[in-house]
Amino acid sequence: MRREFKKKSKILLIDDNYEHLVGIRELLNLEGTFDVVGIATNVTVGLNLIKKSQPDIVLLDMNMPDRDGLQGITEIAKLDLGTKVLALSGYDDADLIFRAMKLGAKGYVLKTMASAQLIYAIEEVINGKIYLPLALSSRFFEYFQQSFREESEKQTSDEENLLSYLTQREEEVLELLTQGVTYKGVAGKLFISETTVKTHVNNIFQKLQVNDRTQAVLYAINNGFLSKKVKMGV
Amino acid sequence: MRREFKKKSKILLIDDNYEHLVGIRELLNLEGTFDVVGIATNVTVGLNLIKKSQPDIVLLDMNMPDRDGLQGITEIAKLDLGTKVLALSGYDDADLIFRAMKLGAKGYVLKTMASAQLIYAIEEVINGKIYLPLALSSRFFEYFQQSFREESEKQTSDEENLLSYLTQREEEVLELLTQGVTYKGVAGKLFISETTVKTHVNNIFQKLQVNDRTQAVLYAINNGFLSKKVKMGV
DNA sequence: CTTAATATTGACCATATGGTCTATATCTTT
DNA sequence: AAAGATATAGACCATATGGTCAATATTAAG
Repeated sequence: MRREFKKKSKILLIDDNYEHLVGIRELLNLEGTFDVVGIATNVTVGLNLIKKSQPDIVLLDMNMPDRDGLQGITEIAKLDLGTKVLALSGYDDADLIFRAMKLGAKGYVLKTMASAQLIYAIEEVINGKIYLPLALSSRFFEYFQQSFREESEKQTSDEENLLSYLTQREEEVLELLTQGVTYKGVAGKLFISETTVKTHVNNIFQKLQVNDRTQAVLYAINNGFLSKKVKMGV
Repeated sequence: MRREFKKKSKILLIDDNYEHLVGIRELLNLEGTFDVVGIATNVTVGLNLIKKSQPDIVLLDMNMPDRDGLQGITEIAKLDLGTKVLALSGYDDADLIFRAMKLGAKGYVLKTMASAQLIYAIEEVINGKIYLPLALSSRFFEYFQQSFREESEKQTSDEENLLSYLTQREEEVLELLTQGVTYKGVAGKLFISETTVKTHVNNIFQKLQVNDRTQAVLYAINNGFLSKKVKMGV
C-alpha cells in the first residue's frame, strides 16, 4: 500500500535492439517500482528524451554501432543532469568495461544475467552505489592491473632506467626543466650560477643520451620521473 | 580423509601487530586447508621468509610504519616467485585500496571482516581470482572515477582547451615538437623552410600562451594532445 | 691519505630558439 | 570582388641553448 505512494524511480532505456528494449521495459513495468519514462534505439534520440524526462537512471547498451555506447556515457554526463548510467552489454569485454567505468558509468551488467540481478543492480545504482557483478569486476581488475604492469615493464625494459644514474642535484635541475623553467630560472631557484646549471644540464643529456631539453623532459615524463603520475591507456 | 592428501596451500602472514598475527595463524590452522609457513612483523623479515618457503599467498598488512605495506607489494612482486598478495587493512581507505590494487594486490580485506569471509577471500585468490568485497570495490570505483573526473575537468577547466585553436598545420608542427624534433628537423619532415616552421611555432606559442617549446610540449601532453594517454594520480 | 664522485664556476663559441615585421599565394566565405 | 583565414617565407636581431675545456671546493669511499 504504502509503496503506491513512494515516488517511483524514473528509468530510461537505450538499446539498438528494439525487441530487447521492449522486453526490459515489460520486465521493469512488471516489477512495479520503476517508471520507464522512455525508450530509444540510438543515443541521439535518447539524449533528447533524457532532457525532457530527466530520468534518475539510464540503462545504456554498449554494443551499438560505432562506439555509440561509450560516447553516450560521455554525452549524458555532459548534460549535467546527474543522470546515472548503468551500462549494459552482451558480453564481458574487459576493455569495454574498463572504459565504461572510466567514463563514469555507475555499473555494468550483462544481458545474460538473471532479471533479478538486473533489478538489484538498478536499485543499487539509484541508491548512489556503484554496481559491478563479481565476474565483471574480476575482468576489470585483471585489465586494470595488466595495464599498469605493462606500463612499468615498458619503463624498465630498456635495461635500466637511465634516470637512476642522475645525481640528486641533477634530478633537481631536471625537475625544474620538466616544469618549463629556463636556465636562468633554474639558477635563481637553486641559488647557483647559470653556468652551473648548464654543466648539470649537459651531464643530464649525457646520462639520458639525448641532445636537448625537450627530449630530456620527454624522457623524464615517459620514464616515471614524476613518480606521482602514471599513464594509462584509454 | 582424502583432504589429508591434498596439498595444502602455503600461506605467509605479515603484520606488525604480533597478537593479530598469531590470531590469524590460529584461525587458519583451525581451518585446516592452509599451511601457515611463516609469520613476520615487518616486510624485510617477510621477504626472507618468502624466499625460503615460497608461499602461494601472502597476507600483507597495509597499516604498517612508513608505507611499508605498499612497498611490500612491490618488493614481493620483484622476487618474481608468483607469490599472490592479499592486502589486509584496518580500515577502508580508498587511496590505500587503489594503490594496493594498482601495485598488483590480488585482493583487499578488512580486519573487521568475519573470519569466514577472510577464508573465502584467501581461497579465491589462491584459485587465481581477484577478490574485493563489495564495500571495498565501491570505495575503489568511487576513487577511480573521481580521479578521472578531476583529470578531465582540469583539462577543460580553462574555458576551452587551447589546443583546439591550433590549425591543422600547427598541430603537425606541435606533434613533431612533442617528439623532440628540432626546427630544422620539422622543416625537413614537412618540406617547408625553417622560417615557416618558426612562424608556425610562434603562432602556437601565442595560442597556447607559452613562451618556449618545452612549455608548449608540456601543455600539449597535459591537455590530451596525445589523446591516447591519460595521467592518473597514484 | 688518496682517489673518485659531485657541485660549483668561468670563458669562449656555435647554433638554436624566439620575437617582430613584412609580404606572397591559396583557399574559403560572404 | 572583397575579406579573412591559412600557409608560406625572408630579413634582422636578441637571447637561450648546447658543447667544450679547465679549475676549485666538498664530500664520500677506499
